[in-house]
Amino acid sequence: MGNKLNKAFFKRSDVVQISKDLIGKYLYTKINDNITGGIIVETEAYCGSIDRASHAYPDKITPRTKVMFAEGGRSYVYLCYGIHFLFNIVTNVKGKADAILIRALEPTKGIEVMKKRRNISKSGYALTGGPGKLTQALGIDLSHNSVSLDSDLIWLEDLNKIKPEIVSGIRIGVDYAGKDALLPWRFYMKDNACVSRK
DNA sequence: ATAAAGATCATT
DNA sequence: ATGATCTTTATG
Repeated sequence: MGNKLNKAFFKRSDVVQISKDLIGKYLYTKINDNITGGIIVETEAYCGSIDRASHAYPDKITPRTKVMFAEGGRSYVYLCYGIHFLFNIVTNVKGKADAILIRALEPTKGIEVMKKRRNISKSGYALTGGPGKLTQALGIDLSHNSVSLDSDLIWLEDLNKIKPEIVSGIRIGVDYAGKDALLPWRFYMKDNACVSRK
């Protein structure tokens, strides 16, 4: 058992800093009594007030974005391209619509269960090396939107095992965001094989 | 009421 | 490169 990340970790105001801090932390789900998870190796920061790439820009409250305005420490899950569920972590205090997209994991726990969910025989990059892949592997769908990350359903841990070297770059798939598409708000663990879009 | 776009992935 | 596939949002 490691240190579960608490609300204070997610309530901090700097979503970019939290995105970096998440690299090397562990993300778990317990669904149908199966614990599955892995090491976070890639994240992207989204800031609802100033960032055109955010669904909540410019502080726009809709049925979908409502959860991003909640207090940090909840999930934001949505359907992307009609096919994939993407998992985000809401950060900052109530009223500030910041969120972090979890883009890739290095699988460590419940690997056989995750392979079955994805209907593949390989682990590593093929299993959780992308934002749509990892939600399928972890069993996350729309029913897991707005879940508290204090819960026993989805949570994060700091096992203090990893001192990652972190690389930053431009976010993926946000060309529509104009100049904000150039913000270096994607972070990943250097040389990790599970990072998406190698 | 309708249309357009989309924080992706697997296959060709 | 392309197709799959469907919710969300604004009416482009």
